[in-house]
Amino acid sequence: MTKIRTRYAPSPTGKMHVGNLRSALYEFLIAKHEGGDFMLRIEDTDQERFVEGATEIIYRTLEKTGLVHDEGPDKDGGYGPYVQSERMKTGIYMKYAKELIDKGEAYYCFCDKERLATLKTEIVEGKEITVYDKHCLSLSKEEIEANLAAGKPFVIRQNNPTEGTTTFHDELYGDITVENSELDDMILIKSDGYPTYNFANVVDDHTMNITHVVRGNEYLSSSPKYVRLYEAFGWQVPVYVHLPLITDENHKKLSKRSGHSSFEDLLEQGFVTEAIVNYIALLGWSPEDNREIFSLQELIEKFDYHRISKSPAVFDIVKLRWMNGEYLKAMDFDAFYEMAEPYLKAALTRDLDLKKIAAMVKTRIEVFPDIADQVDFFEKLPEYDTAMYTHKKMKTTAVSSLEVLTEILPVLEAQEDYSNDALYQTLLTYVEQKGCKNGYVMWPIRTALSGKQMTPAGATEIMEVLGKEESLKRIRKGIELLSAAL
RNA sequence: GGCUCGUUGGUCAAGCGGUUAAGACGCCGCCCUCUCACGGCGGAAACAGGAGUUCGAUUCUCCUACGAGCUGCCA
Repeated sequence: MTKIRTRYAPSPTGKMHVGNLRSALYEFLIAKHEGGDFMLRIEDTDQERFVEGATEIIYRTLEKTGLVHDEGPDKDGGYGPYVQSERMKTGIYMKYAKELIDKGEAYYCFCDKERLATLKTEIVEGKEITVYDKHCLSLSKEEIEANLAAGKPFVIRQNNPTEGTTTFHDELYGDITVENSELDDMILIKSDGYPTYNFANVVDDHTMNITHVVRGNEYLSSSPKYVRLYEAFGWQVPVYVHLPLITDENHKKLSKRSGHSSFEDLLEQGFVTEAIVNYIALLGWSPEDNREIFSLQELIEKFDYHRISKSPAVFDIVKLRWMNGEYLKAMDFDAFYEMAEPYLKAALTRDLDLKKIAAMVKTRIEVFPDIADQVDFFEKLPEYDTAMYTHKKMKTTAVSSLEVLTEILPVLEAQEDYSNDALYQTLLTYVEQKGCKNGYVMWPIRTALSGKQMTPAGATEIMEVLGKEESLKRIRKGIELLSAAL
C-alpha cells in the first residue's frame, strides 16, 4: 500500500476559524493514523484577498495545536514550492493548462465583462446566475493567435461536455453523479495569469502526490469538475473525503462576524489548546467507544476516518466550556498556576497567597476568565444585604448570625494560629459547645468574610488567606451591619 | 430557480432489519459538603412526515417538508 499523503491547503485570508482548524486536524489525523505524511500548502492565488500576517497565523496555530506538517514552505520535502504564487512562477499551471487545450479539454476565452454581462440569465436571491455559452470555443486557431498576438486579455476555461454524466466517489458520501450539462466551463487560468483554486488544486494535489484529498463539504458539488480534469490529464483520481460543515447555533455556517469562533479568539477567551483540539475532533467524528477525552496522540491512534459523520454539526460553546473545565481539573498544578496567574493578578492587588487561591479555584472554573468573579471578594469585601445571613438549610437568621458572630469574635481575636486547620478546629469546638450544626456557625462567618452567596472556599480557608487582621475587620463589619438591620 | 448533500432528545452523538433507541453537554431532583463547585445517584427529553420493500423498519427505496452548500477571473 502506498503511503498516505494529505494536505492542509488554506488561503491566507485572515484568522483560522474552527472549521479550518478541524479540516487541518482531520487531514493530519488521517495521515498520521496510517503513518503517512501531512503537508502544508499555501493557496494564495487570490492577491486581492491576501491578508498580511495570515500565513504567520497559520504557522503559529499548527505549531501550537501540535499539527506538525512533514512538508511545507518551511520544510521542503522535494515537492516544492509549497506556496502557489511561487509555483506559478515555475510556469506549471500554464503548462498544464496548455496541455489541456491541446487535448481539446480546455480553450482560450477572450470574452470581456461586457459580453459576459449579456449572458446573465436570472437573478436568484440577489445573485446573478451566469452560465457561460462556450462562445470562444468556436474561435479558429487563427483568431486565437491573432488575439494572443494583440495582447488581448484572456482566461482559459475547462471544456466540459454537454451530454452524459460524470461520477466520482467520496469515501463518506459514496458515489455522486451529475449531468455533464450541469458542469459549466469554469475558469482554470485567470486573466492575471494566476490559476483559480479549481485548477491549482488539481494540479498541485497531483504533482505533490496527494493520495487523500480531505476538504470541506462545500466542494462536494464541484468535485465532478475536478474529476473531469484528472481524467482529462489521465491522472489517477485521489481518494476524496469531504467533511461535514460546522455551523453556529442557528445552523448557519460559522462566520467571522458571529464571533469568537477563531482559534485565537478561543484562546483569548481562556480556553486551552488541548481542549479546543479535543472538542473539534468530536465535531463530526466519534470513536467506537464512548470516550470523549483524547490527547492528540490518542486521537492519532483512534482516528478512523470512516467514522466521520455526514451531517453538519453545531459548534456548542457550552460543551467546549465543560471540556475545558475537565482539562483544567486534570492539569498539573504548576502548569495551571502558570496560566492562571495573569488572571489572578489582574483581579487581586493585595498581598495574598495566589497559589492557595489558584488551588481553590482550579476545580471551580471552566475557563480562566471565570477566575475574576470567583476571587473578587478577596480583594475587597463587596456591599451586601444582610438578608444573605438568613439561610433556610443552615437554619440561620439575622438574629442567630449576629449571636454567632458576636460570640465567635473574641475567640478569633484571641486566636494566634490562623491556619486553616487550626481555625477549623476552633470553630468545631464552638459548634460542639453550642450543640448546633456546622453550617449554623460557618454560614454567618463565611458570609461576613465574603459578602457573597458562594465562594470557592469555606470560612476557615478564607480566613487563612485573608489573615487575622482583615478577617476580624470583616467579621466586625458583619456584626455592625446586622446590628443596624435589627 | 437549478444542482448536490444532509435530517436520531435543545446540542454532540451511538446505532448499520428485530434494542426497554446507548453515552456526553446542558437542564431538574437527591446525596456528599465549612457556601458553591467537584464527585456520586436518579429524572425529563429524540428516530421530520408519508408511501412502499419486508414476517418485521430508526436502519433499505421513493416522494414531500425542512436545512445547508454550490451555482465568482473566492477558496
